[in-house]
Order: sequence, then C-alpha cells, then structure tokens
Amino acid sequence: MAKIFKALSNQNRLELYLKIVNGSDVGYKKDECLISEIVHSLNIGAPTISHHVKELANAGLITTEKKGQFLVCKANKELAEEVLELFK
Amino acid sequence: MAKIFKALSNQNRLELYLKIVNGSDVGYKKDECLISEIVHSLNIGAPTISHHVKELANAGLITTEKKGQFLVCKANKELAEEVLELFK
DNA sequence: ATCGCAATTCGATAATTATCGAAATGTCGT
DNA sequence: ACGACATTTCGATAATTATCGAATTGCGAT
Repeated sequence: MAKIFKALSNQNRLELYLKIVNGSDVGYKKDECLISEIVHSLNIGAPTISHHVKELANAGLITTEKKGQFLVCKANKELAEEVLELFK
Repeated sequence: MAKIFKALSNQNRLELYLKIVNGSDVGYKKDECLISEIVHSLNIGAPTISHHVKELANAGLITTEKKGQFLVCKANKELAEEVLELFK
C-alpha cells in the first residue's frame, strides 16, 4: 500500500495519474489517455514521463496497452477503490 | 496533495499513521496515540520515529500535543476526507 | 538534586529517486 | 526504403530521504 502512495508522492506523477483518470479530451474512452498528449501539457521530458508511467503501472494504479506506436493508459478503478477503503 | 502522499509513501510512516488513526489500546481517546507505545511496536529507533511524526504533522495528516513528557498524536479527519474525495 | 524515561536535535551515511540528454527502437505514411 | 514521430533505453548527475548513534533537553518521581 505504501507503494501506491509512493507512486503518487511525486508532483508530476500525481498530475500524470489524474490526467489519466480524467481521460483525454479527444478520441479515446473516458479513463483512457495517450501519453503523447500529456508530454506537451507537463513540463518534463518524454523520457521522464515514460519512467513515471512505468512506475504508475508498477504500482498497479494504471494499465497500459500499446496501440501501434502509441501507448494508451487506463486507470485501474479497483485499486482506487482499495485506497478509498483505507480512508473511510 | 502530493505532499500528503509523500508522507504516506514510506512503509514505516504509513504504519505509524495507521496506528495513530486506530488509536492506542490504553487510556487515550480513539484517534489518539502516544508515540512511546509505538516505538516498541515498530522496529526503527526513536529518533527516526520523531522525524516521521514531524513529517506527518507537516503534511497535516496528524496534530500533536505535548502532555508532560509525552507526545499525544491525533489523526486529522478533515484531511483524510479530502483524500477520499480525490479517489471518488 | 538526581535518576530514569520520553522525546528531540545533530551530524553522518547509505540508499533512493527525479530528471536530463543522447541514442536506440519501432511504427506509420509516402 | 525513407523520414517523421512516439516511446524507450541508457548512463549520468543532483537532490532527497531514511535511518542511525551519540548527545541533549525536559519532565516527573523519589
């Protein structure tokens, strides 16, 4: 569980996660998001974002799927539920 | 908000927080806790715990009050509420 | 006043982490 | 096959952090 909080403990990674939760503006389903869109809205480089995405996935907060050259990220609702339980 | 998660991102600090939330077994009100009791149940030294307590307090997750030579810690319910909101 | 205990401060060290730039990989359209 | 683009890998660096032991402060009881 600490692992989950660690994944959210970095400002940029938290924003990244929230963007994924809120989904992208264009095209994809709610709760899904292309990281190529995020790269421009966050002022850190692509390599760093790639790294952060991996950490979020590693913590189980998101799942990722390669769609051609793109990476689609999806928030894991079940895990968010578990966090919710802890704070109730 | 990332600050809050950072405070919970360390295994020991998270346990510390949960112990405070669950309150102590003896004497004090629910949601309150003497850190002198916790020192023995966590396998890290007193200086480290003192440091962690400060970090939790700094993040706003707990409040502390000196009672004689003891330190009483109390969980901040309002902030827990805010975290809850984020995951809803 | 002094002893024991709770907690804190201090300085140090080792481990982790965020971020970068450069280079590599893989995909798509032409 | 080539060029553009998305993403990743790699190696490096600077910053942060968890933890420790020793010493200190402050409190309460004898």
